[in-house]
Amino acid sequence: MQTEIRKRLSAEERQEEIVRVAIELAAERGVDSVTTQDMAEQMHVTQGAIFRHFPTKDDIWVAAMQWVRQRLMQVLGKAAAGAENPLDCIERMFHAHIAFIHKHPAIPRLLFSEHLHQRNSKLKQLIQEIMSGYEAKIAALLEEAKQQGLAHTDLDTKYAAILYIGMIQGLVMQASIFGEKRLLVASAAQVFPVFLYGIRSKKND
Amino acid sequence: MQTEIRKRLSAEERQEEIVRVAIELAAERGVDSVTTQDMAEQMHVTQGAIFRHFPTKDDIWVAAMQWVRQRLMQVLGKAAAGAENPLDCIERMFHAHIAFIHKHPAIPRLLFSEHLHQRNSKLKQLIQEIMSGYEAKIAALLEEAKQQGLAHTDLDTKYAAILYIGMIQGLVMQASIFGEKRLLVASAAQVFPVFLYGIRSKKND
DNA sequence: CGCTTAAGATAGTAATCAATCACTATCTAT
DNA sequence: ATAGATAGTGATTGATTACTATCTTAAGCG
Repeated sequence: MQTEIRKRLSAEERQEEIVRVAIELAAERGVDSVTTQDMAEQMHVTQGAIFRHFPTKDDIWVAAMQWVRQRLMQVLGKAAAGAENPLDCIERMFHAHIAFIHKHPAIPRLLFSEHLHQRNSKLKQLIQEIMSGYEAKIAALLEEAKQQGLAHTDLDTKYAAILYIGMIQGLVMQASIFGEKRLLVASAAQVFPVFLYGIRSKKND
Repeated sequence: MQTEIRKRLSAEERQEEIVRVAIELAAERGVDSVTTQDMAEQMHVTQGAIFRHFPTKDDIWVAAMQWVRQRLMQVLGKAAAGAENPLDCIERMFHAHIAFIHKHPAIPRLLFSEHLHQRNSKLKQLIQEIMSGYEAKIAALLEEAKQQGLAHTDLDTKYAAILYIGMIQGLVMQASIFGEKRLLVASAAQVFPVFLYGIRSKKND
């Protein structure tokens, strides 16, 4: 006689658990190879139960991405809080961002999932929003830095911001491809100064 | 009466066609959603016929990536040939690389395919080789530039090379996510100077 | 021409997976 | 206590898919 301890959760609790489990599994195996069956097994529930809480599987990934966004914004906000100046702010946000991705291996998986790059995907739209906002924020900080004489005057802030985001994405991709052979956090720490050097004002050096 | 014009190709020709068709379809729909059935239809052959020429579907993608590598190396070599100095060489290679990716939309799709990010994938190994070699080449050119006084003396050439590759990957990812809203070639042309500014020697400015 | 061989056709198989749905167990409010 | 609400079950379905065994026929060669 196997006494299955089955708890009956509220819809809200179960939804959160589904998202949490989906992210957990995606971190190990990649988004596209996580099935609803896998999720169900992980939380000791039947596969059909999943669809009481999400109309489609895709909606689970959208919810996962929303969770990531909410947490990322929190982390970036905290990092920005202690900054002394705009360039310091960017540097703190950069390292906080890298540390966050390092802590959540599901993020690269979400970024590289086919869903994201498909047409008309909700995920794609969500990422577009996140990236656009982020880019604008970085560009604004660079503009500030310029006005304070911290960045050189002929800096193209918009494309410097694109380079900033590209740097993060490139580092994440290389870490994903090289695996343990190239540590994300360590590489990031070495690459950032190269980026920063191209931004900084050279007058006072 | 349907007069099907069916030509019987040699194994070599058919293999090449399979790879070509696979790349074509991947460009439109993404690697992971291209089925062997799709390929077969595209070349007016039954699905089973594919497996006379490739033992597994994965091997088709490996062959596709090898084709890409071969072509990319050719393009980069040609770009490097006309360079006046190491920095100019990097710049020419950069634009040639971006143009090449722009010409072959399947490349981003290959980069973002789940296969690539899976454990022990042949594709992954292949990309690792390509990237390692590329990075070494860029680092060597930067080292040369340093010795010629074109790059500043405290440049960390290894991590500048990583930034260079990351810049390309980031630009590709952003172009993929933003679609037509952000043109790859145009963005790349604007971002490169920001990168270059951080590399160049400032003495003679 | 006739023979060989290899490309391709035909017709599968087994597995996977998202989604559905009728039904049941459990919780909650009255 | 009981009725309504709802989380979860269990079984199934239909579509998809990589891959295969066997048969057919076109191409190339002596």
